[in-house]
Amino acid sequence: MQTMIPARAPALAPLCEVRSILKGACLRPTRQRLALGRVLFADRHRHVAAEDLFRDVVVSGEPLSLATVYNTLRQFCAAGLIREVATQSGRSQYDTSAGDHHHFYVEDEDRLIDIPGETIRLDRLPAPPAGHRIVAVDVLVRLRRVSAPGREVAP
Amino acid sequence: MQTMIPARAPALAPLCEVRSILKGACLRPTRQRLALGRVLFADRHRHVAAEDLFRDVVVSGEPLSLATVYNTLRQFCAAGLIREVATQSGRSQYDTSAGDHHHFYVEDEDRLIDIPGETIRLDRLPAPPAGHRIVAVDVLVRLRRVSAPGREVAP
DNA sequence: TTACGTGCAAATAATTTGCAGTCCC
DNA sequence: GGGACTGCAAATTATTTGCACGTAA
Repeated sequence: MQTMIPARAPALAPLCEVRSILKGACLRPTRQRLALGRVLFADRHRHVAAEDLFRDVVVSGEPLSLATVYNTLRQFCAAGLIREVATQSGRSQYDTSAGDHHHFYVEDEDRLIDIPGETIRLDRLPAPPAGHRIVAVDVLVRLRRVSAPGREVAP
Repeated sequence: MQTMIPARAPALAPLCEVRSILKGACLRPTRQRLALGRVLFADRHRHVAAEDLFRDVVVSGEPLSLATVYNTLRQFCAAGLIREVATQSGRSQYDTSAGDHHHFYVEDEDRLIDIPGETIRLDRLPAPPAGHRIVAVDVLVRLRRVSAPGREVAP
C-alpha cells in the first residue's frame, strides 16, 4: 500500500525494565527479545500485528528476522506478557496490556481500540460446560464508519 | 489427523426453504448454493469452518470446489445469513444462526459452543468513537479443559 | 561448555483471484 | 442471450519449521 516507510522512531521502554520483565518470565534477555520488548512495552495500550512490530523494531535500529518476531510473540503470549486478540481479519493482533479490558474493532481499518475494564460489565456469566474452566472473556465491539463511502443501511 | 472419512450424511434443510432464503438475499439459487444452504441451514446452531462445510457438502452428494465454498461463505456473510466468528486459531468459523448470542470457545479443540443471547447481559456499553457506529458486540468466553494433560495453573 | 535462541529459506495453511467455460432468468 | 456463477489452478498472505550457527548462563 505504502511505498515510503515513515522512519519515525517508536518510543522505547527502558532497557532495565524490559530486562526485569523477561527475567520474571524466565526468558533469556537476548538482543532480539530486548529490542522487541522495548518497543512492545513502551506503551501498555498498543495493538500490533507481527509485521508492524517487525517494522518498528527494525526502524529502532535493531536488525532481526520476521520469524523471530513470530516466535517471540508466541513466547511472550504463553508467558502472559501480552495477549492475542482475535479479529476476523486474517492476521493476529497482540495487545501489550494483559490486564482486564476489552476492545473496539474498526472493521474497515483492522484497528483495535481499548475499552477500559470497568466500562463494560458482564452480568450472569454462564457456567462453563462440565470439565472446562473459563480462562478469559473477550468482548469485541465491532465498529464501522458512519456514512461510509457506499450506502448506509436503514435501521 | 483422521485418515478415514466418516461418511455420515449430514442432515439437510428442505430445498424449498433454502430457495426462499436465497431469494430473500437476492442470490441466485444455483446448485452449489442450494447444496451449501441445505447443509448450513439444517441446524441453526452450527459452527463450521470452510473445510468442514466443504467435506459435508461433498458427502451429501453434491460436488463443488473449495473455492466456491469460500466465495459462497463470504456472500452469505455479507447478506447477513450467517456470521463469522473470530477465534485465535488461524481459520475462520461461521455461525449459522445470525441472531443475538455469544460463544464459548474451547481453545484446545478450536470448537465453538453457543451461549443463548439472554444469558449474558452487557451493562454500560461504551459510546463508540466519533464517526463510528456499533455494528455488533461479540463475546467470546475462552475455555480450557480442567486437569488437562499437562499441568494446572494455580489460581 | 552447552542448552537455548536466532536467521534464513523453505514448508504449510488458509484464503483469494484470474479467466475460460457453464448455467440461471 | 447475457450477465451471474463456478471450477480450476495459480497467486497471495500469514505463519511455522528445520537446521546450521551464534550466544547467554
